[in-house]
Formats: sequence, C-alpha cells, structure tokens
Amino acid sequence: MTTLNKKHYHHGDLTKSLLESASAIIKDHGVESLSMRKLADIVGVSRTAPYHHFKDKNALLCALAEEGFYEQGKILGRLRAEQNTAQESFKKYVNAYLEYALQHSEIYDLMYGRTLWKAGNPSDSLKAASKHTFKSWIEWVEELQHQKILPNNNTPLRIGQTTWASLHGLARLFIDGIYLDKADLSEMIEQMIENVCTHTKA
Amino acid sequence: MTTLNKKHYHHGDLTKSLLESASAIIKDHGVESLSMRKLADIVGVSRTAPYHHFKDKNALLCALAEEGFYEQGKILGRLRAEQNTAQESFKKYVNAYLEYALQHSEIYDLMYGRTLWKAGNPSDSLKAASKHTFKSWIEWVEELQHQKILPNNNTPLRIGQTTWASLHGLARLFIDGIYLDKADLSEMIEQMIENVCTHTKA
DNA sequence: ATTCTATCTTGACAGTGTCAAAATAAACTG
DNA sequence: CAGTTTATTTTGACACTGTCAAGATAGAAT
Repeated sequence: MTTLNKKHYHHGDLTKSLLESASAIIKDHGVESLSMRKLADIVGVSRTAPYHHFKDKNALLCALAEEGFYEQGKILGRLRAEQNTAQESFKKYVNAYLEYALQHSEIYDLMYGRTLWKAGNPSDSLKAASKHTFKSWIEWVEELQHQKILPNNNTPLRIGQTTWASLHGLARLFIDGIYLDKADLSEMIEQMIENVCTHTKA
Repeated sequence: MTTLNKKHYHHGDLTKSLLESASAIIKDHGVESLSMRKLADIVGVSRTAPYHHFKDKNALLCALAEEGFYEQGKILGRLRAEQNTAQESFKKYVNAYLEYALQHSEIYDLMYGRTLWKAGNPSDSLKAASKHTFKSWIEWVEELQHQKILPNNNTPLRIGQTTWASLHGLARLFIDGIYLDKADLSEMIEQMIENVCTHTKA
C-alpha cells in the first residue's frame, strides 16, 4: 500500500470511476435516479464493490459535493483575481455564481441542499470545505464594504449572510423548477444586484 | 355516492386520516422518513389502501403542499387585512413568512422545494394554488411600489420575483440546515428588509 | 513460497412504491 | 326485500433500493 500508482485489479481506479460516473448520472438524470447498484453496474463492478471505497451512499454524495466546492472555488477565485473595478468584479461574481449553480445544478444541490445537510450526514471534510468557502466569501464582503460596494450598515457576517441568501434563493428557484423561464434570469440578477449594492440605490 | 356523509367502512375518512398522519410524520421526522406502507400501518389499514385515495405518493405530497398554500395564504392574508402603515405591514409580512417557513419547514419544502417541482410531478391543483399565491403577491408588490416601500426601478413582476427569492433563500438556508443558529434570524430579516426596501436605504 | 492485506463477489435481509386480482361492505334498483 | 352495481379494502406479487456478512481472489510484503 506504499505504492502511489493505483493500477491494480481489473479496475484501474474505482474511486475515481465511481465519482465520475455518479457525477454524470446525476447531471443527466438527477440525484434521485442515482442508485448504488446501477452505479456499480455501469462502472462494471458488483453491487457492493463501491462500499469498499465509500462508507455508504451519503459518503459518495459528500465527496461529490466537496469536489463541487473546489471547482466553484476555482472559478470564483480566478474571477476575483482579474483586474476589474470592485463594482465590475462583484457583478461578474454574482453572474458566475448563478451560472455555476444552474449549470451544475445537481452538484449545487448537494453542496447547499437538504439532501446532505439536513436529511443526510455531511462529512467532516465537506463541512470544512463549505466553511472555508463561506469564510473567504465573508472576507471578500468586508473588502467590498470598504470599497462602498456593499452596505456598511452591518457587520461583514450579516451582510455576507443576507446577500448570499439572496443569490442562493434565486438559484434555488430555478434549480428546483419553480422558476422555469431562464430568459428572465439576467434581468433578475441585475435587479438583485441593485437591491444588494449601495451605490446603485435610488 | 350521493351521500355527503362519509362514515362508511371501518374507517371514517381515510383521505383525511392519511393527510393528517402524513403531516404529523413529516413534521416530526422529515419527509424522507415517510413511507406509504408505514403510513398505512399507522392509520390502521393495509399497504395498498391509500392508493384508492391518492394515485401515488406524489399525489399525497401534492395534497399536503396544497393545504400548505391555503394555510399560508390565510395567515398572510389576515396580516395584510390588519390596519397598519404599509411599512409596518410589509415588515410583519416578511417576519410572518419566515416564521411560517421555519415552523412548517417540511410543508414549506413540499410547497416550494425540489421534491415536487423538479423530482416529482406537481398536480394541476397544486400548480394552481401556487400560481394564485404568487399572483396575489405580485399584486401586493405593485401596491407597495406605489407606496414607495418597494423600489420603482422595475416592474412589479421583477421586484416581486427578486424580493421573494431573497426571502426564500433565507428560509431555505435555515430549513436545509445550512444555517443553524436561529438566534441570528431576526437580525438577518432586518437586514434583508433594508436591502429590499427603498426608503431605508443609506 | 508464504503470509498478509486490499479489493472484489455472492448471498442475504429488510425495506420501498405500486400493480393486479380477489374479497368485502355499502349504496342503488327493481 | 333481493339482486346488482359501485366504493372500498386486502392479499399476493414484482422489481427495486441500501447495505451487511462471509467468502473468494489478486497483488504486495516478507
């Protein structure tokens, strides 16, 4: 087990294969149509093989969600690194956040949804990833407050909580199929930004 | 079948009993722990008896959600009927909305969540109930715009969509167990109102 | 070559939603 | 009242789920 190379047995890297296939399945058919047995079958392995790589289904989903946090973090981090005005930067962030949420809606649901956080049992590393994401968001909120983009009438935590809640709410309405007409999305985003920012206020 | 009285067979009104028991179960243990079989058992009837009153599980959940719309509508309607300043009225509405969402979180989830709207199959009457609720919300938004409570920089529909999304997002974060500390709630509500309203703006 | 360990499979169990067919209970019709 | 129709409920069955325990196998370590 000291070897790093994992090309053993008739399946190169089951852990990875499982995550990839699972990700594809939920992307195409939704998380409720993902079963451990079908997944094993698709990957070409017996029903219980996955259980040697993930404690249970919940653990597999946690791993997927965690991947989501890293990917989302990369996207949003890259964006913040760009040289933009603070205002532009924030605008792009909001757009990118919603784009990610809608394009990876099933992963987003795992990251921030009931399945894992309430009905399920979020793993420690998932909780850590989520906490890290939130923390760095709050730090940026503080910057944005100094730059007068976000309001100063409350702590970074509160402002961060509420503006994130707003984005999240918008994302959810589309993801959950309550709002369907995505043509309206960009206008809603625009309006949401106006609600949440300081300087655009009437 | 012309008789209105439904006290037939050894079970007075199965439909009603099923809804009540189901409601109690999800309130206490979450919707994922509701099974048709256990429900039948608790009500004291065979496994498949419920299927003569509800086409399937989805239909039963739709009925529960629909009840939720009526109850929520009553609460919020009563509130709007009170004699308050528009500002007070809106504030109370927001608070009542979130109070309902958190106190009936499982029903709220059925009303506005993925289970029925995306993963499931919302019944026509559920869709109607939801549409009606939304429509009357938008009408009120228009009033609030005239009263300068909500901003006039966009149509009632857009303002209604975004402010509702904000409330919904806040509700969801608590319901789904992402935010846990309900002590923070009232401060967040306060801040959210500031974000969303016109006249309190800095 | 032998022991050890990581990986995988087979078998099993309890649980799920729900269909089809049979049984029963009440309502309607003569 | 008797006989038929309709509303309600039950029993049996099927395919599917997550996951545990025990055994088989393949590779690593000695």
